[in-house]
Amino acid sequence: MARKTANATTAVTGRRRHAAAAAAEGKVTLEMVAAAAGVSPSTVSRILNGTAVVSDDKRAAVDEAVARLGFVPNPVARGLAGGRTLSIGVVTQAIDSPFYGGALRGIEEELGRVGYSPLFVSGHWNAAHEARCIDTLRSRRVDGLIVLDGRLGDAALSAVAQSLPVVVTGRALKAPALYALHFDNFEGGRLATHHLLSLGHRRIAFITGDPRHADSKERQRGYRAALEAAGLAFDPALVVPGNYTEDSGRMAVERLLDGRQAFTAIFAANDQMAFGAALALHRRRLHVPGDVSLVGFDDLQTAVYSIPPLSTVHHPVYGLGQLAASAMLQLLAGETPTAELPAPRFIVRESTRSTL
Amino acid sequence: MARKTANATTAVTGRRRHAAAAAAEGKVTLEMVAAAAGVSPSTVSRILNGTAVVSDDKRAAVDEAVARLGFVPNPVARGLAGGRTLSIGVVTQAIDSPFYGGALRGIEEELGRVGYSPLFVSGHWNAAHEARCIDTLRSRRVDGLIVLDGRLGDAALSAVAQSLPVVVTGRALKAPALYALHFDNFEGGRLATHHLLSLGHRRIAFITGDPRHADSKERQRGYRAALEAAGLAFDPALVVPGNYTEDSGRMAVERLLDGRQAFTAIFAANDQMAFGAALALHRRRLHVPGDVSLVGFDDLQTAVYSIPPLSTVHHPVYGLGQLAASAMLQLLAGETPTAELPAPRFIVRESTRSTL
DNA sequence: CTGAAAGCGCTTACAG
DNA sequence: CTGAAAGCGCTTACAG
Repeated sequence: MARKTANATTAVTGRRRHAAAAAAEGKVTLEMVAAAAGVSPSTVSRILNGTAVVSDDKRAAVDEAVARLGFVPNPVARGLAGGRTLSIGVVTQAIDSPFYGGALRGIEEELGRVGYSPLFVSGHWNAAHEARCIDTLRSRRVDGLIVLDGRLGDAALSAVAQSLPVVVTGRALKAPALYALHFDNFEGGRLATHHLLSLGHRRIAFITGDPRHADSKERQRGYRAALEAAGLAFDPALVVPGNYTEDSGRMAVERLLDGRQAFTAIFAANDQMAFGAALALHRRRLHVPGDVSLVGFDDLQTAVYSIPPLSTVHHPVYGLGQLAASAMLQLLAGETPTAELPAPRFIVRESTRSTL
Repeated sequence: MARKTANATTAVTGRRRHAAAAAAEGKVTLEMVAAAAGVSPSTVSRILNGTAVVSDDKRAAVDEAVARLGFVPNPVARGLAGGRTLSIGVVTQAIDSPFYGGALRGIEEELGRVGYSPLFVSGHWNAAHEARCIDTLRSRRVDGLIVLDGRLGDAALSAVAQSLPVVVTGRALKAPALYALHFDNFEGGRLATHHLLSLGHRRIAFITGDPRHADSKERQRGYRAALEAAGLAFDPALVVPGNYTEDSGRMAVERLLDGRQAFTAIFAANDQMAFGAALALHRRRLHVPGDVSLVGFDDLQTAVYSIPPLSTVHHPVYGLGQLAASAMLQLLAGETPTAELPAPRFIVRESTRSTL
């Protein structure tokens, strides 16, 4: 039926449509280009893929035919025949994550530049679900896999990399055909804490992230390292658990306040928890930064417009997306990626104040 | 080469891997299932697709073989042969849009339920770029197209629908094989304004959205209608232009303040502008809602955690995504979708106060 | 109800 | 350097 419909459409409007429109609907095939250029389909394919040396005149004839007919190779057929689909599977935890959004955009743009398309799936912070997503992606014959902060174990991921190039973020992992892009969360945590210390704060509460996250532990280590470097004792009573959601940030502050802990500043392990913390403080009539200084981590787009604008550690998610995509492209080209993420920077805005 | 590698892998590890893993890598083909079940590939295909009546015993044999081998049909081959790829193109304006994120999630979940995958692309608020995205999507043989608030003209979209089922949001459009899902922005605008009026506000400023957006104009009409229903004259001096970004909201308020307009409340045509407005007010030492009441539109996830939590019109984006996806599925099944979006609701939080 | 065969649009050994 | 041919894994008229 699909075939019949297609023919009918062509019969009715075929002559009047120009090449570009026809190509968009995939009517122009490589075979037609070959016929128009007077060469075999094999030759057209080889020219298109740069797969072999071809005489100049044939190349010229083919180039001309491609342009005139507006030929666009069909990625589906390409995928079946050659095993390359020009698509890259991207597993993120939630397609609407405020944190990863920028990374997805970076991936989309970098990949699009060379004709690749991302296939986004959401793992929902669940290893089993993530494994299923990866299966789906493989069945769709993606050429590679980018895993943003996946929940799958290192071993499972390395196994996947045996048959598919993989780029991962959020973990340090070495394996063939796998490239890990790691952000220095320890340094970021240190920086945030150091900023508060430099302002004279001594009682700095820390709201932890999801303990299953490697990031979370590193940020906390940074917090502790900064404290100790300043000669302050680490006080467990100032550390309250969170799970990276706004609500957990709000509850953490309530717990802190209800526990009558003395503190003049709060370092939340991510911006979302900092927003929740800010709301809790607001509800208790505590002013940021007048009464309490507050810093976050990530530098979400919304951090600039929170009230007051949040001082935080900049996490270059957009750049991370771009780098992940270009590392993947390098892997696909048989090269060894070397790109590294830039070092963390602390962004001073309006949520902190000196104790003096 | 791809072929050789695959064989090598099979030779080395073939026997030890169980069916599920093998299927994930696409090693099990329909032909193998046919052989195992003692029927022809055609029959397997027909059973899988429910394309014809098949005797019970063959069906049982095939079902068993499919389960035992862990067969998963290859969508790529399916796409080439049958014209169905089980994938739906989704054009959004930005993959990381805080507004559309929820819709993307709704689409992903609803589609995933029946084995379809979304292919997300970003149109970047540009008709030409959007057209190119649609071409890419077609060359990838998507079975249908969901266009979230596209910038392409109605005529172009209807043309696309001649060869591909289309679901659009954000516009009222009738065409064959095209379904438009429309949110009542007029009513939403009316509701928001009415809330402010019911609190006693009489001088209500309005920050407009992007004028090229149909939504924007409807929300403004709602504002005006509510004013007039309350017997108040529409005052153009209270209407300031914005473009749906936070920054435009901030600047709008500055303009209002610098113009020395008297007002006690602000209705921003979306939440993002309301956040910008809140920041501008905060900078001018004006308190929300003490000095100025503020309402937004959309009910972004972040509205709950803004300070103070923003009263706003709930726009059911997640449900919109779900409905768009299921309408697409219905279109694909030859049915006529009838789903409608729920009516707007106003959510009272903490950013408004009575003038009494 | 079911099979053999052709075809979807490419790619890639295999032979010149 | 270039073609003819087989094949990727399915689907679907076409014949029983």
